[in-house]
Amino acid sequence: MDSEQPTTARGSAPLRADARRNRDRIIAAAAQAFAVRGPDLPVEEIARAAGVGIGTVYRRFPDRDALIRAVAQETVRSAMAHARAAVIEEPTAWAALERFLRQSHEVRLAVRLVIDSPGARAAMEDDPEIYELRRVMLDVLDRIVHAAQAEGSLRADVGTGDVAAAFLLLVRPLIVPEADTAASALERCLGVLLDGLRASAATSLPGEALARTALEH
Amino acid sequence: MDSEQPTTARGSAPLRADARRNRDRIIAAAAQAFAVRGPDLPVEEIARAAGVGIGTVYRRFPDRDALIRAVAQETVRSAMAHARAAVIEEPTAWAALERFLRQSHEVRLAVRLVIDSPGARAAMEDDPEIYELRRVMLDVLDRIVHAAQAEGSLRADVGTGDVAAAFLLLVRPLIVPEADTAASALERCLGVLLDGLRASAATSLPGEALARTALEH
Amino acid sequence: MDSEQPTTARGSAPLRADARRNRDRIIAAAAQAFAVRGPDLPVEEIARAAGVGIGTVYRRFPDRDALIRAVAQETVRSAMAHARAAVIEEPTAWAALERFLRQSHEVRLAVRLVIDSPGARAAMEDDPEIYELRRVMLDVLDRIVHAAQAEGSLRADVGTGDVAAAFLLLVRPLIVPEADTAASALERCLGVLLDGLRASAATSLPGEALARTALEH
Amino acid sequence: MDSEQPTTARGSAPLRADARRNRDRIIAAAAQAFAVRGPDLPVEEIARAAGVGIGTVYRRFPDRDALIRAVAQETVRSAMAHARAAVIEEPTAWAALERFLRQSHEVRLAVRLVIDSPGARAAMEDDPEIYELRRVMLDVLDRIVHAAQAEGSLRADVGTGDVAAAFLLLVRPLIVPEADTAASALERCLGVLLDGLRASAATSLPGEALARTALEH
DNA sequence: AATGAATGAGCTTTCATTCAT
DNA sequence: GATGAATGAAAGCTCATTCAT
Repeated sequence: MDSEQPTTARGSAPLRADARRNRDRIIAAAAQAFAVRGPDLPVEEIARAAGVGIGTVYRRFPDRDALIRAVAQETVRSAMAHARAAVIEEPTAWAALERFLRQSHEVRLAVRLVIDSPGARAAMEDDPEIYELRRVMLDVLDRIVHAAQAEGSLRADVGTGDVAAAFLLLVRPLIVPEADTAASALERCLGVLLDGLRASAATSLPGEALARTALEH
Repeated sequence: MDSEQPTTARGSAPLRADARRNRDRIIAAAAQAFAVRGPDLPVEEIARAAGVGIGTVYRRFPDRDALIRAVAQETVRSAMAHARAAVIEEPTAWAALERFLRQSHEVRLAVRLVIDSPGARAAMEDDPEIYELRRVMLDVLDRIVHAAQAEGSLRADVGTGDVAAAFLLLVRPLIVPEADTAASALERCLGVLLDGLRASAATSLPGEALARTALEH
Repeated sequence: MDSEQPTTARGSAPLRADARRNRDRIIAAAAQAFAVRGPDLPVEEIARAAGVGIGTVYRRFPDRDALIRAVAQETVRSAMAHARAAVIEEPTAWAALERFLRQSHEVRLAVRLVIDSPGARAAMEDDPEIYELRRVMLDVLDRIVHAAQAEGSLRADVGTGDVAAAFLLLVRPLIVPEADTAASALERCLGVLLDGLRASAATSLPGEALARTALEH
Repeated sequence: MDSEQPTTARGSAPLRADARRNRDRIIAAAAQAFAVRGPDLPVEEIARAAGVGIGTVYRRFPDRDALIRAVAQETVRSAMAHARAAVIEEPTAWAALERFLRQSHEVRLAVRLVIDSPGARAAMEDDPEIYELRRVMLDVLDRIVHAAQAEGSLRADVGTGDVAAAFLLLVRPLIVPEADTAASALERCLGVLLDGLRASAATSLPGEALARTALEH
C-alpha cells in the first residue's frame, strides 16, 4: 500500500532510477524543511538539504508552488493510508478517531499544507489533485465520525467539520521554547480535546454542527 | 488604563503630540495589516495603510522587527487588561478562565506575535520587554488556573502550561474556505476544549502536568 | 513642443525633481542601450548606464516591458513632432515624405519598438497607449501619402501601408562591418526607395495597395 | 550539388550514417525553429523538434554558436546554388538580379544569421567558413550587378555593396499584425526597390557607390 | 520631522552545458 | 552513441533599509 510505482505517475514515463531517487530526496528534504522553517524558505536551501543542485529541483517541479503541492500530495497520501488503517484495525470507532487525531508528525505537515496552510494557500488554488485529496481526507474522517456517533462514544452535537477543525488546531506546530515541551503539550491538549469530544462530557456548543462541506472548497 | 506614557519610554523624552499620533497610527495599521495579510507584508504597505511615509515608520522603529515587537507589546498590553478584568469581574474562576480563553479575537494577534510566531520568532529574541510581557501573561493565567482548580471546576491534572498551550492552539487563525466558518469553528472548538477541561470530564492524560515555566524562556 | 510637463503625467502627482531626473536618465540610457544591444540586455546594464541602482529602475517601471513601452512612447512622441513639423514646414508633400522617411536615429528606435519589434512584441500587447501612438503615427503618414499622391509626386499604386512598410525596412539598424558604412548605406537605400516611389518610376506592383489599416492592430 | 561530403568535414572521419542523419535533422529543426521563434529559443526546444535528446545536439555541435553557424552555412549554401542558377538560367542580368533579390524566403534566415544577426553576431566571429561564404555570396551578386549595369538595366550609380544592403533590408522579417500582410508587403517593397534600381529611375544618390568590399569584413 | 526616492542584497526562475546511465 | 538528468551561472524582480529633499 506504500511501494506503488512512481508516485505522481500520471501517464508520463516512469522516471529514470537516479531521477526518481533525487525526486524522492527533494520531497523528503522539502517536507523536513517546511516542517522546521515554514513554507517560506528559499528553494536553494531545500536543494542543498536534498544534496542536489537547485536546477534539479526546478527540473522536477516547475516552481516553488508545484513543490509544495507535491509535498502535500505525498504526505497526505500516507495520511490517508494511516487513517484507513485506523478504521480497519481499531476495534471501536472511538479508537479510530483517537488514532486519527493522534496522527504522526508527517501527517501534521500534510494537513497543514493541504487544508490549512496560510502561506502556501495560493499554491493550492485550482489544483484538482489537491481538491481531490482534501475531499478524500474528509471522507475518511466523515466515516469515522458517523461510526463513533452511532456507537455512542462521540458527542452527537458535533459534525465532521467540527472534528476536522479540531484536527486542524492540533496539526500546527506548537512553538514553545523547548521542542520536547511542544510534543508533550500537544499530546496533552489532544487528550483534553478527546475528553471534550466524548458523549459523556457534552455541554452545549454555540451554533450548528459543522458539516464536512464547510471545509470543502 | 489607556493613556499611560509612551510605550517605549526608556528614559527618552516623551514624543511630541504629532509624533505620538503617528506612532499610534502606525502600530494600529500594522496590527490590522498583520492580522489580515500575515506577518510578511512589506513595510511600505503598512506605511501606506497608516497614511504616513515609509520614512516615518523607520524614524519611529529602527527596523521591521522593532515594529513587530511594538505591535506585540501593544496588543498584549490590552490582553492583560482584559484578563485582569476577567479575574476581578467574573464570579467564578471557571468563568474567568472561559473568558480568558475566549479572548481569542484581539489576543490572537498578540499571542501569535509574542509567543508563537515562527516567522517573527527572531524579532522577539533577546527583547526583555517581551519576556516580561510573556511572564505577566502566564502570571495572570496561573492565578486563574489555580483558582479554578481550587474551586473544583478545572480538572486537577493540568497545569498552567497546559492551559496556555490550549490557548495557543485556539489563538491561531483557522484557515478554511469561509472566514465565517473559521470564526464559528473556533468558538465550537473552544467549547469542546472547555468541556474537556472540566473536572468532571477528566480521563487520564499522558505525562506530567505542564507548569507555567515550561512556556517561559 | 518638447518641454511639456512630466511626460507620462496621467493624473499621478508630478515626480519630485530628483526622481524626474532619474526617470529621464533611465529612459535615455535605455533608449541608447536598446539601440546598441537590442531589447534583450539585462536591466542592470541599463541601470548602470543610467547611473542608478537597479531598484530605481524597478521603482519607476514595474517591469522590463514597462520600461520598453516607456521608451517607445517617449521616442515616438518626438517622432510625431518631427513628422508634423515636416508636414507644416515643407513646401511639397513629397519633401515632407522624404523627410519623414529620412527620420533620425532616435525615431528609428521608436518605430522599431512600437510597430516592429520582434523581441519586444509582447511588451506592447494590450497597451492602449501604444495602440494609440501607432494609430497617430499612421495618421500622420496617411496625410502625407494622400497629399503626395494628390500633387502627383508619389506613385498612385501604393497605399499608406506600403509606405509604412518601406519605412519599417529602413528603420532597422543595418548590421555591417563598419558603422559608418551602415549609415551611408541606409541613406543610399532610402534614395533608391524614393526613386522607386516616384510616380514617374512606377511599373506594376503585385497585389493591392496596402491600406494603413493593414498595419493597425 | 547536394550530396557532398559532411559539411564540417575538416579531415575528421565521415560520420556514420545514423549520426549523419541526426546531424541533418538537427540543422533542419534548428533552421525551422530559428525562423519561427527567433534566435533565442532554448537548445532543448531544438532537440525536441529534431526528435533527439539534447545530449545528441551537444555531441554534434560543441555549443550553441556552433549550431547557429552550421545552420547559417547550410542555408547560405543553398542560397548560393539558387543565385548561381539565376545567373545561368535567366536571359537578362536584370532578371537574374530580380530573382536574386526575390530569394527572400529561404535566404532570409541564412542572411539574417550570417551577415546581419545582432544577437548571433558573436557566433560568427572568427569563423573562416562563414567569411568564405559571405565572400562567395558577394561574388555572385557582384557578377550580377556588373552584368546588369553593362546591359544598361541597372542604374550606374550603385555598387554591389548598395544592392547587397538593399538585399539586407528585404531579408529581415517584417513584423506586422498579419503574417500574410508581411509577405505581400515585402513583395511590394521589393517591387518599389526594383523600380528605384532601374537605370531609368535614377536621380542622384548621396555619397559614393558602395563597393562589395564595404560589406566584407 | 516627514517624506518618498534610491539602494542593493536576496530569492525565484531559466537555460547553456556537462555527465551519469 | 544516444539519452536525458544534473548543474550552476545569470537575469528578473522584491523589499528592508538608508538618505536626499
